[in-house]
Amino acid sequence: MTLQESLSAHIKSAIVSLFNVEVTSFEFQATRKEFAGDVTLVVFPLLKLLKGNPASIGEQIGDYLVTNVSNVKATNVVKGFLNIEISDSYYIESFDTIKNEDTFGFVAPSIENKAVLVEYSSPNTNKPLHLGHIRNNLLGYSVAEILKAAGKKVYKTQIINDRGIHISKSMLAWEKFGEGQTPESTGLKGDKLVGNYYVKFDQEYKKEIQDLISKGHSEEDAKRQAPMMLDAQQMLLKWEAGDEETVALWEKMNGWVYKGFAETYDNLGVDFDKLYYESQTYLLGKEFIAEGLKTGVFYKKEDGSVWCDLTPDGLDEKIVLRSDGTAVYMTQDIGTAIQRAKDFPDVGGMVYTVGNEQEYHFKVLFLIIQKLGFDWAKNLYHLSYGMVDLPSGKMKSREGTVVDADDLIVEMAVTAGEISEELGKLEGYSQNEKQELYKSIGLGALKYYILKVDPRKRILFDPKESIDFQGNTGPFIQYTYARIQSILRKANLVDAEETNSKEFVLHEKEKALVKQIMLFPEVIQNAADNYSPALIANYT
RNA sequence: GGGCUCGUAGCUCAGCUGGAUAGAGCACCUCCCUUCUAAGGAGGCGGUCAUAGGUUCGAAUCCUAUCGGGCUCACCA
Repeated sequence: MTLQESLSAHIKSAIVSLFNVEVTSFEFQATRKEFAGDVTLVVFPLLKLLKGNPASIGEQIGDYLVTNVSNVKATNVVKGFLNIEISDSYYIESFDTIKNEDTFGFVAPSIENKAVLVEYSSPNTNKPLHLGHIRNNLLGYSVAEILKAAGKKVYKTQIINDRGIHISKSMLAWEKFGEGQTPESTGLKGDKLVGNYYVKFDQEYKKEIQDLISKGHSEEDAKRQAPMMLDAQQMLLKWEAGDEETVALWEKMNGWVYKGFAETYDNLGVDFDKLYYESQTYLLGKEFIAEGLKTGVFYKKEDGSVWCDLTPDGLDEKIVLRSDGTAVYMTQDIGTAIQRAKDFPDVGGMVYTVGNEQEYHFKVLFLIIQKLGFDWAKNLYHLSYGMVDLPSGKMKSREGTVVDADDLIVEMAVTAGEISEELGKLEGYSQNEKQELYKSIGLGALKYYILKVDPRKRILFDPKESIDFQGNTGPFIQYTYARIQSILRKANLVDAEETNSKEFVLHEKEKALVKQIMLFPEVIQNAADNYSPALIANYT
């Protein structure tokens, strides 16, 4: 039982015995530091049920608590706030419990909890991961871990967009200009190599457009007729037809990219339980369109295209199958979601970590899946997040203003190293130990910098500031952790060697943090709930 | 134009299921390294919580409108 629960129970009986009224829930908050006390009961909400003046009600409850509850040392009332001072023995006892509990803060997994599938990252395979993917990965991975800590079984997944015109462009450029280059021959990471050819495609394509325009074509026309573009489209058709040579090239280049991605994920510290590939899912979904047509979820227009009418739900009509019978994005996503539910029968909800530009798409997707009648459909959640901006503006891959994920991770570690060297903190450490440390400090700084801002908001990524190690930063938390470890180490030594144990003084912030965690353990649960599909059910 | 979303200190952000004098860090100013790691600590300066109404005993928080930024409304993905 948490302190809050036991206080609630006592306050409840206090009110029964004082006013003969049954109140079931109370509002607590951490006591502001300028007042004496640890937890504060807000009396105002009680006024609806109890008549009287808040201060006197507070005083009466306070007196009751002091005389009847051993953990309550003292109370005081300021206006409608009953400040409660908790006895030191409570802290010492609970600290003792926490110390011996290695799963403190974690909810034990339970079989009744349905599993949650968390999708994140889901990159295209034509270019390397960048800062935007880092935000995506950190959010998705964190939410997965929070859900785990809240006792849920979690499957981490992603769908790799491995087919389509984008990869055809890289393939074409490599074929034309690559001269057989490989990651081995160039020493480049595979995703970087493939990304270079994507850029090469764009350059050559632009040249062709200029050329055509100078020959009198309109810009629009030139874009459509440029040989590079026609060739890329041709290549996509060949791929779809299963042309052996094309498929072999596609497999080879995607293989390079996967190796590169794996390295980046490893450096970032994220992982996946199951991977989905668009090349295997892009044809899924049509059967459910047929199904939905029968049940009246969808309807067919004269030209043969299939639509879902969402106007009763305040949205538009949405196409789910082209007039030529081929799938659109929505079709695939419907199919993939259902496929996943089949692959993981214990899944009761899914979280999609995808940028906020796709909010409308997911709103529609979730609604359609609900209409199709799947029971897990009400627990679908789009973990939407804002863009990452640079001080110079938006990141644009074509303009080369993208912050590369690998480069950034390295740069953070290098800076961590420079600062550490300058401060002379690491004398006596081996070269390897130092590198390890720089990596974890740099990465910690990056992760905290990204995760501390509300996912909905755009992030202004200032490289200089992200590497700042003072104040509200990852390294500060790491530093505090190191200090706590040091205290525990020395406390143990002191215990063993002398009876007169030394007194260690926590700083105000550390005290506040410890109190917060001890008194309000539900913050962890709340964090989980905020991203949990369960909450979204009421939300929509 | 419709929908969604953001606007809090000079800067970057917390706080938003309504509760005490709106909090941190950065920057700026004053102190503190024979006391657990100074990547730190103690304190100071700095706010019309975009604006205007409304609901309430009480509003940064809820509602409405307005202004400003972003996203989105494809037989693209």
